[in-house]
Amino acid sequence: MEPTDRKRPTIYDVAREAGVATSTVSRALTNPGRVNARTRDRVVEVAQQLGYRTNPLAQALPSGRTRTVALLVSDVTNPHFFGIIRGAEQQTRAAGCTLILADTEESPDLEAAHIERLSGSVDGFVIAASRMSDQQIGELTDRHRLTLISRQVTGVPSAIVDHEDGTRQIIEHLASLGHRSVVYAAGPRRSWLAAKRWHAIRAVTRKLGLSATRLGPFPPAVRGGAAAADAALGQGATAVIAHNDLLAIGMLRRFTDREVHVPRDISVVGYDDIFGADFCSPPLTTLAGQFDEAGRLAIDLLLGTRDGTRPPQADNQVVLPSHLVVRGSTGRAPS
Amino acid sequence: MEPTDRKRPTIYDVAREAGVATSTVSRALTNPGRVNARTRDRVVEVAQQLGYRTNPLAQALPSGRTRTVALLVSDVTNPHFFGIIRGAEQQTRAAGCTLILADTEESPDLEAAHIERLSGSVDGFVIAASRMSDQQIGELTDRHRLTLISRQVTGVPSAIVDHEDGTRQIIEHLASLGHRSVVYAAGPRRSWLAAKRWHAIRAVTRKLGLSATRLGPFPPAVRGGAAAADAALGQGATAVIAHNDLLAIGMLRRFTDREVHVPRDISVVGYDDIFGADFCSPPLTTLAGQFDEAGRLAIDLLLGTRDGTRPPQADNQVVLPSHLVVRGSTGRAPS
DNA sequence: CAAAGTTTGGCAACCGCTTGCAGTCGATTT
DNA sequence: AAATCGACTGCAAGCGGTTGCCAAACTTTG
Repeated sequence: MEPTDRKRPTIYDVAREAGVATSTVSRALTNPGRVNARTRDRVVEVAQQLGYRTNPLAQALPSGRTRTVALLVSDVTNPHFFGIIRGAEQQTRAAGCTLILADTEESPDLEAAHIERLSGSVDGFVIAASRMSDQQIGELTDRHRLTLISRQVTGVPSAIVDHEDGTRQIIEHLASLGHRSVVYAAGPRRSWLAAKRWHAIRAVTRKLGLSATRLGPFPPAVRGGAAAADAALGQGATAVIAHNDLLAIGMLRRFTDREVHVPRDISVVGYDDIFGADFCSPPLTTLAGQFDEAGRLAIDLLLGTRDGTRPPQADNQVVLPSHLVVRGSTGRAPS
Repeated sequence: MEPTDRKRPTIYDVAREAGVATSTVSRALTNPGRVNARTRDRVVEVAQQLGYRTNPLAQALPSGRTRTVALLVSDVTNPHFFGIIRGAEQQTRAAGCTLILADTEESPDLEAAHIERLSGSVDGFVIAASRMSDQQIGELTDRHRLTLISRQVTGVPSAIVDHEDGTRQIIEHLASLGHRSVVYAAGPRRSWLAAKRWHAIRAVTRKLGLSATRLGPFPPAVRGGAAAADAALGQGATAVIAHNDLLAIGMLRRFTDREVHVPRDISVVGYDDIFGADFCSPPLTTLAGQFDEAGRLAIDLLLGTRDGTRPPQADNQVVLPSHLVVRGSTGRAPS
């Protein structure tokens, strides 16, 4: 006894029962203005009573609209993406659509493969922290609806959390604590964010007369922290900005193991304010942003369902504000 | 200039180009044995060179197989589900299928609604930590393919992490540290796991001659920790077992705020060994299980793609082993 | 009251792929 | 050499909706 769906009623059943043509049923259900109110009511009632549910596949085939969108993230287990996933999920649901989740494992090829595979079964893609090149993304945009999170490419809609102003906040915070130089523990070579963050760090430090050094790249995960921490100590750093909170937390652990005291001996700052940043030891000073909002926005941009309350940005590239959350991992520079 | 997919080649294009009927193309591509090797090679070659990609929707419509499965989790932002999501994602991909992710927000109604909505666009459902009643689940099984994670219902395939043996490990650990009584900070009333865990705690404590008290229910999230911690202190507990790590971490924070020292004054144990359990303060003693494996297994069970290496369990209810990870949050009972 | 203009609703052709059925043709059996 | 048999492959009918086009019915207008 295979547990298969029983025969579900189709528009044919509804049409027969209501004494109209299938086209009328179809219109009554999807294009209410096109059919007489009385007929429509009857159709709707019959449909209701038969327990009719429109078959999304059959609907998608001729219309081409699948009411489904795909979200590609570079690592589903990275807490950074939780907010994004949740926001995207909520907004997708709110739009009456369905979310497909795919893990790209930090690989541009896998990103492309997923898009290729899903093309045709989704109306569009949201890519978070894409590892593809600007050119690749540009080419994809010609053939698919596409929006980006934490990445900007000319001509492609996107939602990012402000990294320039955020980095300024970080550096000023460190400068005010007396730090004269900072070390950046960089993320993956492919990472657009890593490049941007380093760029911003350089710009701000220069303006404030601090010096900046880049180390890495390191894998943006807790396991990358040990090497990053050791490298930072090797530099004699007093303050280190990690590419993200995972890396920062990994560094904190390494410092603890090596009996380097944070923040007395060295200050640590992360990006993203992920789950755990507030209860690691010491709690992490980090740049927070509304990533769930970024997820929601990316879906809105993709589906064209943005509410009018938000002023339209040029080129549909939305920049969300960020703010520094100061916790225990930063302190006065050692003298 | 709408960025829409260009006209993709169809089997008609391939058929014309290869000089065969569409049915032959279809068979050559999906049912290789049914067609002559030479013809097949030519079809495949033409398809390849035209860049033909089968349209999954059109394929699913007549066949009924969507090659898509849905994963329902009660809270996408709960790190506990990361492993499950990742495992399910991997295995789905390995089977050449696509994963749809839905958040049920701890609501049985939303679970049912999602299933209703997705029915027809997926081949089956995996429900993690379902909040539905046994009866509801039983009824759904009649109409849909369905497997469960962290939940057992007679006649429904499932993958769970051993809670009975795991709970025994927890209690024995506490007993060996001199604790004579334990408090269980319970999860949601609807949670099957919460009931099972309490049941196991009772059974084991009784056998070892300890006493056990249940408090709660508490929301299984960090924010539930404060109330749980206060309640535990009110009981004069020396050891508390939290429903899950989130709750445990929330309790740890509350104890810190109230200057109750863990583990000197009170020991805390969690379940799941989530991200963060190893770097909270103090690091959390918790019951670990292979949840990614549970995710993979649930997909295998659903799709019938289980490799033969694992001996078949009765009723397809797989129980994965669990093991206690002892960290800093448990210690000798105060005298 | 006829002519012209609106609605309504039915017909039928797809959307791209699967599959039961039947016809073709060379090979094997008797 | 005729009959039988398989292996292939093509035909065509769906799968469950959508939608352009057209005719019928109903309104409005002169």
